[in-house]
Amino acid sequence: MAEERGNQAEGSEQPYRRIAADLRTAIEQGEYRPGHQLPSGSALMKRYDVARQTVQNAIDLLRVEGWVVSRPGAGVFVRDRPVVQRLSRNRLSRETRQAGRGAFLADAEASGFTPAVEVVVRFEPAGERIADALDIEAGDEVTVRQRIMSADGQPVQLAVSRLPRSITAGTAIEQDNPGPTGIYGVLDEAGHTLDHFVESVSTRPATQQELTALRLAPGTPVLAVTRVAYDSTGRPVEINDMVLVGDRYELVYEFAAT
Amino acid sequence: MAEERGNQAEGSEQPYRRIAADLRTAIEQGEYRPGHQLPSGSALMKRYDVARQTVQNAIDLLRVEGWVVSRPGAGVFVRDRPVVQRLSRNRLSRETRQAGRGAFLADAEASGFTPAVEVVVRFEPAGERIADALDIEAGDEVTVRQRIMSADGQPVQLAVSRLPRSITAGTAIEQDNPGPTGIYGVLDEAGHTLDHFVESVSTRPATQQELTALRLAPGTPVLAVTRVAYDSTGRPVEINDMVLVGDRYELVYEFAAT
DNA sequence: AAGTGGTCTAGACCACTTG
DNA sequence: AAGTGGTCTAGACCACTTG
Repeated sequence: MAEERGNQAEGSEQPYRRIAADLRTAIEQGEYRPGHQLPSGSALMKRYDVARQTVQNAIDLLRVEGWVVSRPGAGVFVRDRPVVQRLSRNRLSRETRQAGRGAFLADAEASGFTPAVEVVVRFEPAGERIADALDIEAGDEVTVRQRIMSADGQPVQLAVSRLPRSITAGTAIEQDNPGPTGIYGVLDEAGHTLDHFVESVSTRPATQQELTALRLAPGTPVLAVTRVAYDSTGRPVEINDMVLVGDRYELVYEFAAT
Repeated sequence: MAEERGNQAEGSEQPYRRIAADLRTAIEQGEYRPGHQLPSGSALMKRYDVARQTVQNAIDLLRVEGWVVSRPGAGVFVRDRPVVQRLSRNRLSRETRQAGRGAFLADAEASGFTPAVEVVVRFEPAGERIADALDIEAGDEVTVRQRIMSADGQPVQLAVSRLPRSITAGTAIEQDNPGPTGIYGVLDEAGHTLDHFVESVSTRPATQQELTALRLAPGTPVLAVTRVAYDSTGRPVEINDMVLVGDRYELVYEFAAT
């Protein structure tokens, strides 16, 4: 049937934890290098004299810890640490904007990868959170610019930007392509010169939708960044909800010790 | 033996994914509320006519997605969304510092929980990363202040602060308690008036050590924040590596659109 | 064709919590 | 004492990748 030694549930350390610890140590010490393959499930079953599920549990643990990725049919591989993008937020300056490039495209060029951006524009009534942030009434119409940014074909960032339609009406912001100065340039021309930004940064596991859109494994952490832009009258003109793949980004903020 | 219907590996959707999706939907729709218990493993086995392991796989998925927590022996519970701390970074002003409170204690008071801080001070030679950041030679001695911050008994933050020993020698920074003005106050008195900070924010799954120190489940994302403090001569005087439990913190930065 | 990771079944046992 | 989540075994089959 299905025992022979039953199990122990917690003698000293569970078998799967010990196997994971062994592999983790081997990776840390460079025995298995980034991109290289771990021993196969069958090999590990023999080496440790355990059942398939026990090996699987060990691999699952290493996966949520971010050490390995699985390619079914091929093997389990030590994760290639992707190139991290350092995003200097304070550099979101008017000069850069007027130079006429979206921040993402500019960063892409600097980092040497091929960028792509998909845009969808739509209109919707503001929900409570959006209305609060933009200082409008819930139900007021907002322009929604939804973007997926890719680097070398791999989606790395989602951004949903919302602006009061009372501001965007009749401007290129309501088109897929807002023109060479980007939406901040258009806002500037429309008399809404930007004054400052407030960004909130948090982290959480990616949702189902984000996993699909960004082609990630369950449990991958994302950075959730919400940026509100204020014009020189102190009026909030945009709220941008961004989701960044955790291991691809580092955000850098510089601020005075007043 | 062990088949009877074999399985299908991918007919349309794996059983465990379907079970997880059902439970996720039920949680989203408020059928199971935060803090409340999900149906037991046995109940789910009967309801879906599946093996124990299949139910376990579904629960494991919901756990890495952050929907539930398990308490072995008791049950699986919808996660209580903890109170999120909004940390306004730019408020790390000299006035606050001179008012004589660590940022953590001040935040704790504002949020109404009971704070506790454990400190260990030690000395070590600077590694390459630290030497680079502090503009000293690798091997030069640094003062290390290692802290664990707790809120209502639950550890929520780790911080390892390193300063050149050439700066801290003979000051209270080398003691567990640096006095009422905190280490920034002591630096000020020692002629190193702070000018600005640079913070890098990234996210990743917690490491083994962090899981233990912060009492977290595997795969929980953390915010890794590295802050470098510069004095008025432009000299870096401190590098502080902080690890914040992901779902407890939100970092807020405000900056000018220059 | 051979090998791989992933999923599944049926059954077992453990430490733990709950009433 | 009864119930719970977690882990384990032994064996099966699947879709997929690799040479």
